[in-house]
Amino acid sequence: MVTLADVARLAKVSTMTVSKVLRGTGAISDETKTRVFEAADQLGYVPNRLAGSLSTRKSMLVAVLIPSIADTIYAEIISSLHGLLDQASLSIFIAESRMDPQIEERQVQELLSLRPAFLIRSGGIDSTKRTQALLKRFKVPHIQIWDGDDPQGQVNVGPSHIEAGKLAAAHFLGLGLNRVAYVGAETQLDICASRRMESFMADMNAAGVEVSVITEPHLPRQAESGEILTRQLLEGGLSVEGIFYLNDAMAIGGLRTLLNAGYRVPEDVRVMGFNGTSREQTINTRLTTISTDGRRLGEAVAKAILESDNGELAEFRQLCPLTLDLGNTT
Amino acid sequence: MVTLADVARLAKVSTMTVSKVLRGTGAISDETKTRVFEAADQLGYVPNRLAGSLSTRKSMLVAVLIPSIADTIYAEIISSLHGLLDQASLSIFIAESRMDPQIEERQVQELLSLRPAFLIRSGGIDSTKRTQALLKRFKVPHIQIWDGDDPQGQVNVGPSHIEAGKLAAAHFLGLGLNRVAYVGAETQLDICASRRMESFMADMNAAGVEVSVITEPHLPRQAESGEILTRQLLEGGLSVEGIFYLNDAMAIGGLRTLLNAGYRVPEDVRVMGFNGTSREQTINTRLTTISTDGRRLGEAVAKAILESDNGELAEFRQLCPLTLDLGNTT
DNA sequence: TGTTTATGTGTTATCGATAACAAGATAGAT
DNA sequence: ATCTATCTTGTTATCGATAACACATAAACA
Repeated sequence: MVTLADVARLAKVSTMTVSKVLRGTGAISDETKTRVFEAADQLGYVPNRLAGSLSTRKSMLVAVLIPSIADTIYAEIISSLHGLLDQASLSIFIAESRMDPQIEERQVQELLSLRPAFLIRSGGIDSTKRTQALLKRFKVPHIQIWDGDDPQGQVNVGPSHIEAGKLAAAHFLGLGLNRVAYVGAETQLDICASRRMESFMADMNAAGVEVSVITEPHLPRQAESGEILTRQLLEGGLSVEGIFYLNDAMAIGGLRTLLNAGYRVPEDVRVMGFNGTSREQTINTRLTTISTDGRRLGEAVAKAILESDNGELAEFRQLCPLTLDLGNTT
Repeated sequence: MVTLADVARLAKVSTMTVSKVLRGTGAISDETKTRVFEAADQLGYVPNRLAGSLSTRKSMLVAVLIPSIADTIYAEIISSLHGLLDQASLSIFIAESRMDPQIEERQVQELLSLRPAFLIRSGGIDSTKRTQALLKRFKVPHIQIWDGDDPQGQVNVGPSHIEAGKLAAAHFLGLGLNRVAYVGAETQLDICASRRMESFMADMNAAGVEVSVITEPHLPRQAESGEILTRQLLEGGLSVEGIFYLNDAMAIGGLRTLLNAGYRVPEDVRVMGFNGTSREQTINTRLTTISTDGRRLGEAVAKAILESDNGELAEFRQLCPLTLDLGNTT
């Protein structure tokens, strides 16, 4: 492995000089500079940032902790983040919490052991006491995303899920629906989804509309679960005029079940999702959904990081706008 | 920041003893062990793995370099990888090459500067000479994914895109089509897609069927591009009986355009995609596509890593099976 | 000529951990 | 009682870089 010392030896200078040349700090004569550059190039030297970070006590690492990378909305956020942070040579490393506080605790430890310069964490899960204590003690600049309703960390960027539930309710009420359902999964873990459900129910109830809740704590938030739960709903003999699903994937599954069972959408039942992740993938049936722009969210986070003063984040909260994407299912 | 020394001080032992206790190496009396554990716990000590890695000269980092995290197929691979590597306390950090050799070169440098234990890299792009030289010089255990046709690195896991093209051709030929088109984007960068196209064309041509190629080097591989290029195809007055798209997203866009223009699918035109990323998201129109299982691919890679002998990968190649997912668009 | 001021370059200590070895304490063997 | 073996703990050097400072050398000024 090529080290600074190897380059120094070849260029016949000290390691310190090489270090200065390669980072562009200090005053170095042009002649030495070229000698050093040539030596580094010839040896294919790539600095060891682990050592560098240890020495300077600043890391170039940005830790990202989210429920799942396979969830399109988070993948979008990370992708946009990476594009922007890359300019500053910040590296991103990721971990999945799967919405589980215990797993989250372990992941936070793993992430902190790399001494990241920033920790980006998806909110909306009920972190353990130890997790909270760790985060407080380490006082890593902490950015919470996704949960705009319960700001934590110096920076918070995300949509209000309470607002999302209200939007859904307003939409259904505007259509004059009288009997509706909410279909979800992994209920006790996902606080954001709970908030959507609760504010949806509250507003519906306030207007005199009852909401049937169909949830199953252990099903994943996928299309298949949407199918299963919707089948349950139909078998239960409940006839509803509208269904608000936890997310787009489940809504798609629900749609499949409804259409297969001979229901017409939206004539017989209206269907609404959340997140807008199906937008790109649908053809004639365009799901009505409520969404927020993941790439824009990523940009806001990147901005906060890039504008941080020597690693110190300025306090910043931003509620990401939600839009009701009208499809043809409501 | 709490260090080993802090823990040692509180437990009234040397740093070495603390290090041994926390890693479970060496012979330590039970009494000291509990004292150390208590001290560590009380201080909320989290080891600094940067320092640890520097000292042991082994890192716990796995670098992943892919075209885009927002591309569902890669997100799936990473998610499955993370789940398995986590057991071994291996951290994953990611970088996007956007299919650009120059960007890839820069990303490889960034990644190598973190001295990863393994480098997982998506093949199918034409790496620069410097990139290749770097990878060779560093001799990081190198795993190539996604491109099964041109194995590089000690481990190679991915589908054969030549085979995919052949599958597509066989399917269209089996349907008796006589005039078909291939629609793609970013052509000169994506070698895997090129291979699919070329083997598709070769087999079609061999059977006497001509293939119209509609591509645009600078369009992204999205639904919208599928719309644009399909519109171009229609405006060109070309009447084809089948279209093979670069991926599912573009095929979906193409489907939208075709249906809007009054074409019936599959009666007038057959449509086929690649990757299967739309499967979860479609409702009545189920796209015929060719796919490989991303999670399984991730598992194979994780297995190779976990079974590596002290960081040394055993040579291993695996062609991931491709399946033709018959929908109702062909 | 002697002193100051730039301008380059090198020394030393340090970051937080671990490897390798050294050493003190205790117990058992002779 | 002496010696060796075992068990436990501590010392020192090191990983690859950088911060802070020290030291040459040459130019600039009185």
